[in-house]
Amino acid sequence: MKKKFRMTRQRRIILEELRNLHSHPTADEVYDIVRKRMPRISLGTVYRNLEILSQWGLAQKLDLAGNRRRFDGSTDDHYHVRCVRCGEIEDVAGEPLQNLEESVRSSTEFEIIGHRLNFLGFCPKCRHEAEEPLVPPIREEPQSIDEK
Amino acid sequence: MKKKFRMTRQRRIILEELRNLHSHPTADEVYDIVRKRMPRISLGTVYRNLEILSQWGLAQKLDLAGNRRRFDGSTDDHYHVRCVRCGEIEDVAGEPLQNLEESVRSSTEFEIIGHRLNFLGFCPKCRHEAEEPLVPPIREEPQSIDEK
DNA sequence: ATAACTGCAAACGTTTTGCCAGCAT
DNA sequence: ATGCTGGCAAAACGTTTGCAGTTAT
Repeated sequence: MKKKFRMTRQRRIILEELRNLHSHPTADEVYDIVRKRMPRISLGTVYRNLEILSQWGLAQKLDLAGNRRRFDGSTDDHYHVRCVRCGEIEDVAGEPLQNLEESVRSSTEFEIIGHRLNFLGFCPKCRHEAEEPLVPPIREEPQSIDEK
Repeated sequence: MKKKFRMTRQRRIILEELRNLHSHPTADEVYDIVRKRMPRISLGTVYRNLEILSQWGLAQKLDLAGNRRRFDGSTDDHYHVRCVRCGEIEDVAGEPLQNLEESVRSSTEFEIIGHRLNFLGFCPKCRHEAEEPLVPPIREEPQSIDEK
């Protein structure tokens, strides 16, 4: 039995604001923005709707290592860079890779439907203050490594 | 002023177990396993050390949309598939893409140091029971969409 | 009438933290 | 003696959920 979803006022406004924003907001950043237009909306509603909009394909839940979920209102294929030091996200220009899926289909049981590509790096703010690369201490018992 | 990190017993055992495991465990899966060898280790220690090992480049914090952090003990370049329905992760075979970074360097202020590629799809268990693709309802006010 | 939805607050599970004792330097 | 670390427990945080009232079909 199917659920009939509706495009409610809250849902539409969340989507509009998400699209106007050219960033990659967390649920509560969206909440803060939407609240300017709908002061009584609740954070729970924002979570529920971001989830549903993502299922509809109208928004994307991003694949990121941090522990706050981030969303993206643009649905066309594009990739991201993430700063490994401060976590900042930005879009990267460039054509999506074609036929990547093909090359994996033969080697997995999964039914492949797409891909996500993130570049890693240092953002302009962090590139200067970045700690020097750390050399792995392999195996031996007590040993030490520098860090800031 | 720099911090001197040491390779402690806990840290080494966490790393060993992470490497033996050919999966993508959460912190508390690692905790359960390590506890068999060190019953008094604490979950906090596991979190702290997985974080540090990732900074060292001895482990990876994965880029995933779910809300539990997952780690990977293998440091050689490889990609993952994630089931969009149940969240299961698996490695995919195949050569890492070369020169991807080059193509982005010209168009971003970030200093690019690498990339992460995840394929999306349905795992064998989910591929049959997957709901049909949802058609986006664009813009118009009240409208409805089917879902399970 | 029924089913989907919202606001609210409480509940939940994950991750982080403060503290103190122990150990390596 | 100093400073990194681990265990423990509490706290913090992000996200989800139950409920009662509302709205669309």
